[in-house]
Amino acid sequence: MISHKIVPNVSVDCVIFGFDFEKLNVLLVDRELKDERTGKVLISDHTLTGYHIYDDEDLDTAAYRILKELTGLDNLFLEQFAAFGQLDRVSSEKDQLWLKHINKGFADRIITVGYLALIDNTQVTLKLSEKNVQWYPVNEVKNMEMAFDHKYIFYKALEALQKKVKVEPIAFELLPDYFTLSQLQKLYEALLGASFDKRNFRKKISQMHYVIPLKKKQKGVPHKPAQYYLFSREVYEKTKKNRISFIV
Amino acid sequence: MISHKIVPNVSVDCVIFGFDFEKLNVLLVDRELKDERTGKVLISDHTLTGYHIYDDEDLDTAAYRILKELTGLDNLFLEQFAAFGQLDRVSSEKDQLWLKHINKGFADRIITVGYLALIDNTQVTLKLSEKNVQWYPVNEVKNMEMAFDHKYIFYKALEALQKKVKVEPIAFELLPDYFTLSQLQKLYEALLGASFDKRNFRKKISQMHYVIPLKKKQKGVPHKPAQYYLFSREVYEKTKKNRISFIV
DNA sequence: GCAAAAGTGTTACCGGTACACCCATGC
DNA sequence: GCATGGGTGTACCGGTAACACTTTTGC
Repeated sequence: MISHKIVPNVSVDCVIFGFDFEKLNVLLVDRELKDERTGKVLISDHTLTGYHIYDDEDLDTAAYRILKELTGLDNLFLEQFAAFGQLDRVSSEKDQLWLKHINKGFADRIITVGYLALIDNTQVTLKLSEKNVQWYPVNEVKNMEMAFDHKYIFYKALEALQKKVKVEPIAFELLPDYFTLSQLQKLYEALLGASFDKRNFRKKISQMHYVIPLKKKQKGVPHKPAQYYLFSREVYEKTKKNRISFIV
Repeated sequence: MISHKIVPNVSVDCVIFGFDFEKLNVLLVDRELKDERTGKVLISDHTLTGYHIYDDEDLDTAAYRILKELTGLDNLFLEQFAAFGQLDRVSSEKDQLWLKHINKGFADRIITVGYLALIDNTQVTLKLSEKNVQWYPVNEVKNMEMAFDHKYIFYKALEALQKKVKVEPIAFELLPDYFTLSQLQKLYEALLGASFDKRNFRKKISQMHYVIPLKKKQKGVPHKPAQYYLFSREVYEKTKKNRISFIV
């Protein structure tokens, strides 16, 4: 393996969202530091999944690399949403302690580029078992202790996601290839913190010709089995209309 | 004056848009390099207005600084829109020549954070006369020679602006404090590359209660004088409704 | 047969679009 | 008085919102 040189002042951090058919989740790293002699826990909190970029890779490439290392998946939805460079983003006491501990000689002025990733939660959960990484419900993040400015970055990512989901068909990235309309509705409700009328929701979806009903139906459920649907990006790209008007 | 240390791998670039009541413009630096002996022009093109960040300033602060140095104005609309870190963004032959010439010892791997700035064009034009900086119509950029990846960054900024203007009341940042509805309409048409029906446009605006008619009217124009209007951010913030629905 | 979620239609209202003429001013 | 842009109303259409019952399955 080639050893890479890192770019000292730049990192990427990925905010990875997942959906388990019930609620929206985020993938976080459990960070723990114990005193070597006493065993006393000095730090116990959470970080986003990020790392420095190498001097021979693009920002996007770095983000994909981190994601691949973590989940084993590629071809995920991944998109930059902001850069963060506050002077004090790494300067809290515990974060300084941590940086000293890992001792990789990172600069103390680090600009990080935030990436938003969307994953079908159910696919990934298994592969995480060995790493100190797990899904946490988005709603619980507010009560969690987090490293650096990662809580701030997380909320900016959530904001960006909520904004984007209203005007682009990216919600589908959080669902498996086949899904039911109820699952889709639950997802939109979880994303937007709203609730929709079932009939109106379905009417709306039926106008999106890129959400295509399959022959397949649910099996083994103790109620009327639901129809499965498929999202076709191809049909979406072909049929999307350019809105020229504005709403403010 | 204190001498600052720069962060070697990070810069900001501002894409500054202005509107002259006719068309959308962008503020660009004229870059020229002549051979010292022969006087032959080696480089003659344009750059965005950007610079490295100092190690004691935030990204936003750096962008404000650059803007202030250039236009003499602060309190401008300024917002990050993306970060750029392609490996080859600085590696073209003429850009290498240029970097060697200015010889500031910059790293050759530079990640830049793009900022979008909106200015009332008419206010600024005067102050630029001494600098090698001027307004260029947005429509002409496609035919212009530009440094580094600045053309790419410019188009990304334009895209971001067009997207944003559809859902947030930022167009007003490009107009003076008082403006007529025709000016506003022309602005939206220039921004979105569309044209609107006058009556429908005015109906739409009249529903935006944060666009407030003044007592003042135009004077000295050879036609019926137009009413002046004012944008009130305060009223906007108070009355804006949170759209919970989605359109894709 | 009962619990649980799937699926389906109608009406009322509002915002968007299309369209043509008179008005106030400077010269 | 004429050229120039300012300003106004109405009719149709399509999308959004509110609302309740029947269907299919597993147990």
